Amino acid sequence: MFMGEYRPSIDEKGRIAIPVRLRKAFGEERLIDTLILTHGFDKCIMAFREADWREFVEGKLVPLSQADPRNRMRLRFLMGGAAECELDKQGRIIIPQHLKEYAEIGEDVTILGLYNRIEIWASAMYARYRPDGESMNAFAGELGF
Amino acid sequence: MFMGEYRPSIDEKGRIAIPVRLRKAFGEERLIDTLILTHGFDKCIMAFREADWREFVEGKLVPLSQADPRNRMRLRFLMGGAAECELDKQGRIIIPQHLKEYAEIGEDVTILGLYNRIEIWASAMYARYRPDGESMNAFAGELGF
DNA sequence: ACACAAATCCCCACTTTTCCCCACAGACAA
DNA sequence: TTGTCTGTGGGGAAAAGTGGGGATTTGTGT
Repeated sequence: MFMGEYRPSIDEKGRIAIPVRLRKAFGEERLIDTLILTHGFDKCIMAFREADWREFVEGKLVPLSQADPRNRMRLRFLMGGAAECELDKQGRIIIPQHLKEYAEIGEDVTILGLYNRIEIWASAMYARYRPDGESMNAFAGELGF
Repeated sequence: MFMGEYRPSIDEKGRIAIPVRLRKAFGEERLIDTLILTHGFDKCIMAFREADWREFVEGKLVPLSQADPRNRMRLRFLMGGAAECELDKQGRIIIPQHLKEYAEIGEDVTILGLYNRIEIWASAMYARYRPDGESMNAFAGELGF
């Protein structure tokens, strides 16, 4: 499963190296070499493995009736915003321009591993969203700690 | 499957290059060389592969009772507005005049890949329709994120 | 039927983008 | 140190996108 927080750099060509820890997250033997990137639900970019993405699309997105305008917008948001990114031989991806703009990606990025998905944030943006310990107190109760 | 957002240009002859990523969306080996264009449900143009279009027409459109005036209008909108467009040797199409007017296509276009269909928007028009992350939050809940 | 204009499409050339490949730097362990 | 593993930077080839000349086809009017 995907876990952890990473701060890789973006080089002049706009490439971001995906940490090996994440590429190995589903088995040492075969490194992940393709990710599907799309709009995230806050100002970030979500990324999935191919198989998970396909399952998500066909399970959740395709069944949505396109007669409902809201569903059309949802499909545009998630499918229209998506991009299949192959990692190069050094394990880097190039983020499409429209997603960089959406997440306001600049120099510094923060990558989060979140079980079955990855999130890519502009570090400055994540600093604003990042949960602090105080606000987690209530949640701790819900969890039964 | 079709996915992603692209912003090709329209040249002086009115030609639009269909991105190779979309042409390869159903298999590297066989590039798509024909698209069926018709009116979209918002102010855009929809495009299908030949096979999907045929399936849509025979599955959804033909069964509509022509006794109902609304169904006659729907058939005119979708079938009457349709055009079979062959891509030229460089992978470009020319959009029929009536569809360009309908979608208010000008200089800049945005193309979306949406699983089994493509949408072609005037970029300015799509900028107004484009969903933002905030309005998707409710949807995130429905999806179980 | 013929001339002319307009539209269509093939082909070539140029620019931009993408990606493969090599090299190197830093971290860590043997 | 010497090795490997990971992340970083950049040259250069190939692919994709863009623009326009010019031949062929289509349609229109005389």
